[in-house]
Amino acid sequence: MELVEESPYRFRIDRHDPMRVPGVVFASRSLLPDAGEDRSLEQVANVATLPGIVDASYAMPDVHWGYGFPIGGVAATDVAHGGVVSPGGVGFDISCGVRLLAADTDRDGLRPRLGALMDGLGEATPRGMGRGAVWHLSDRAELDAVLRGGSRYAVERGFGVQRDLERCEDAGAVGDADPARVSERAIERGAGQVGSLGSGNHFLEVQAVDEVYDDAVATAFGLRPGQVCVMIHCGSRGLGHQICTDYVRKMEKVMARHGIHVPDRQLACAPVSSAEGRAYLGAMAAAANYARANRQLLADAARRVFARVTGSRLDLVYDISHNLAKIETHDVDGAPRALCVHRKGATRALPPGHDELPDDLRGVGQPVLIPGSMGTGSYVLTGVPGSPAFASTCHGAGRVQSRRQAVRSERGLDPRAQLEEQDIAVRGASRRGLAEEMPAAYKDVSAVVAAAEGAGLCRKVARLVPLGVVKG
DNA sequence: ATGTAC
Repeated sequence: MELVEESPYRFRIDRHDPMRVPGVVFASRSLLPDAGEDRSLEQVANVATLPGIVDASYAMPDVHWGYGFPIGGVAATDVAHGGVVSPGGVGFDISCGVRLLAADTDRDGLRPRLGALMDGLGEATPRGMGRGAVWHLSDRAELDAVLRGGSRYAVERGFGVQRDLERCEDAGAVGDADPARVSERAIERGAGQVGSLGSGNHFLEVQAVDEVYDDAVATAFGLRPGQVCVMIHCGSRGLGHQICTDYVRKMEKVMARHGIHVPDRQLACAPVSSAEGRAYLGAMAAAANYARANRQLLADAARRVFARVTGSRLDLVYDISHNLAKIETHDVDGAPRALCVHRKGATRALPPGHDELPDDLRGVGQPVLIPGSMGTGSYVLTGVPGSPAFASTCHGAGRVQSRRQAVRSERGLDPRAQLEEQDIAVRGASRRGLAEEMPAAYKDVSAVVAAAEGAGLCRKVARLVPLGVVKG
């Protein structure tokens, strides 16, 4: 794959048939994927062949290999000109995302109670493959309410406060959710998992604000140096996974009928305006709301533990997804167009002044929440005016080792002991699960964030360091 | 990521 260096943080893959647009990779040279081990840049070029794609097929600095589309990929298609939607452009964990809450206590004050707090959070956070949840919904009507209402429904039921919704993307629920487009099997898988963390790279962490890069913006976000925070990273569990599986199969079958040919079967897609495209978007929106309700319930459980153990309150900073497709209006060649923006392992980053921001954030921009690899630190960023890639930035550190490789390189070592040596308390977490998520398996999140900032995709606001982690 | 394969 030939890359042309356009600027220190921007590389181009020139358009060649059957690409419709070029590929653009935002990264430093050292962050570029190793072509021998990771074929994600070929995936960037493959995505550029999709019908209706505009501008370019973009990759963020944390890009790595994924199903069809790369993880860390952004692609927008023109709805009115045959633009497609692809489940692989969203990913299996639909609306996987991050929620950050800020405590009214500082790390030094928390220290004597950290062990008890972590014990409480470990007990209160359902986690792991399959297994329990805060809610078990046997009633289809109630699950439909979750699929339509997201965080809003959880708050209506008393699991949160009204202010939470002002600090959620889309005020807590995306419109156009269509539970009737969700299969019975997906419903069955989701019914017992509302309010559960899952496994893999999902986590709940107690963190502290270690460094602030922009005082005014951090203050507007409700963050100050030394402050204790809770970060929750999770998604739509088996429900989103099943929806992705269902619609990849459906679209594989009808693609040819729509006259669509793609270089990789995993790019299965359908026009946004087709019956299949609309059905997927309706089901995807339902999964997006499920994921938001999931994070709302876990946040409520964490609040109760915080109040009991520390007497401290937790205020929502923001809740943002990094696996989603959205119909958004963007200028293309100087004219506004309705685009289907796929962000897979990429985070929306609205600039100051954007009308979708709540009043108290409109002057500073959207909080962008970047979970680092386990035990290394996370970032809070904000959007910048005039950024490329449809107001998107990175989503995390980005894997460099497969799960299998990561387990192999941890053989003979004790991942839990390594974390505890760094004064990071661990609750839950299987040995294998920890080994898969050790920092050696990931890029350096600080380098990823520096490249994203250097590329003009976002701006750094604060860095958070972990004090304790709950994992599946 | 995921009842780590229907």
